[in-house]
Amino acid sequence: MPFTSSAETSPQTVNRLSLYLRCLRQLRELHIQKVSSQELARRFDLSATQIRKDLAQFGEFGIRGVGYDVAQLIDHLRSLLGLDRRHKVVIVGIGNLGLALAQYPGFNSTSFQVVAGVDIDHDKVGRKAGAFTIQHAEELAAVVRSSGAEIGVLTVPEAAAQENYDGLVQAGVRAVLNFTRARIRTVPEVPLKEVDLRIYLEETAFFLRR
Amino acid sequence: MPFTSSAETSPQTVNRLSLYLRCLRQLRELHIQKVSSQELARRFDLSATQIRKDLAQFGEFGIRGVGYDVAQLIDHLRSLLGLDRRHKVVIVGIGNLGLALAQYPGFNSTSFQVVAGVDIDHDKVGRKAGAFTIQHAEELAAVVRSSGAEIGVLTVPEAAAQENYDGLVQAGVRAVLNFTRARIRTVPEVPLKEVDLRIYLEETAFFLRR
DNA sequence: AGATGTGAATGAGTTCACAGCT
DNA sequence: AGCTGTGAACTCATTCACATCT
Repeated sequence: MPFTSSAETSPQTVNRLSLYLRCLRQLRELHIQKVSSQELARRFDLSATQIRKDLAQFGEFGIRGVGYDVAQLIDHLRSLLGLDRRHKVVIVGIGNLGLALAQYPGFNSTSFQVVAGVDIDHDKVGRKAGAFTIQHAEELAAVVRSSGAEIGVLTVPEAAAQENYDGLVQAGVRAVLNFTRARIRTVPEVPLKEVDLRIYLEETAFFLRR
Repeated sequence: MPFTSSAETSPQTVNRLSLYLRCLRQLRELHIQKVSSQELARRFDLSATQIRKDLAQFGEFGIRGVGYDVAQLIDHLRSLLGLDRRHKVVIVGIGNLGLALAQYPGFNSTSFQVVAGVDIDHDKVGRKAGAFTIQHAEELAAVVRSSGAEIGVLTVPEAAAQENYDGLVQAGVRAVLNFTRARIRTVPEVPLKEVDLRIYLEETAFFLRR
């Protein structure tokens, strides 16, 4: 089955592909060129079968009797995950969190770059944050157009989240990451990914009940 | 089956309980006192059956023919999730992200409070961040002991993550949130919850392949 | 009547076990 | 011999359908 070109890939699988990529990068740094699914599983505490299943649904990347070529598999995964080109990111709301994300290494890598940021606070407009100059939220549509941002990041107060998602949709971004606790009504063309940091504490707290 | 007191509750279920809590809080703000599983499902795009299944495994919280009492169910969920007391949090590494989290509303609520933060940079020691004064990383054990922190948050550079997890274990915290991309070897008594912000962008990018 | 709580049925996701290739 | 790729078996999670209670 050569390239099931994405009939349906579960979010969990995408998660794991991203994880495999991380592991493979570590191996490459150790100058390891070939790796079997078992070796990968042993080193990073994963399931060998699942690795093979996950990969096999997109093509035959391995060599029987040998394993996988690390560099080659990294390329395949980068391509599968859409990481073989750089995605431009715009941050809406430059508070503490927005500022942190603007400078976060993971948001400024080969595959991602924060190219713009807006805020409603006139005092912030014109200041540098990360690699860009903060612009006013009213300019959002123009900012997205001129910067070519594809992904919007919401780090505004909860009450302003819906209107800013709508604004990002209007402005033409293709996906949104939501760091607020607001539950947002979305349109299917612009998927929303929730990142509620508080939930991580709540899940942790569950294991702390005495 | 009254109170299966946690034989095994899947992380996914815990996730949803946390989500239900969030929805119920919204209803309470609208002064809604009773709600049925269907109503809840309709409003927040959830599954009514699943809500009932999830709740039923911990007791009989509803009234047949009527529904659930919003305020009462909030209390039950808070108790189930261990949110009925305040958990103290210590942040290790006060960079941009550590600083943002120290002041993040979700980390300073009824159930959580950032009570301390440490960094290895002597210039930062003594400065205020959120509600606490930054202390030196060498003092971690003493800081944890005197502040009574139960949850550690790792916002250090990737290379320092393992040693700081170990330090937090030594210092006596009961769980750790890891915001770095390092893969950390853990001990079972101190569970580690991964929060890799880059993964959210990668998952988003998957839906942007043309 | 109307909603919960739950066994039974279905579906999704994971693991097993091995055929097939190098 | 050794490892991938994959149908079959299995496990876990969700949904259905209804008995049960207010």
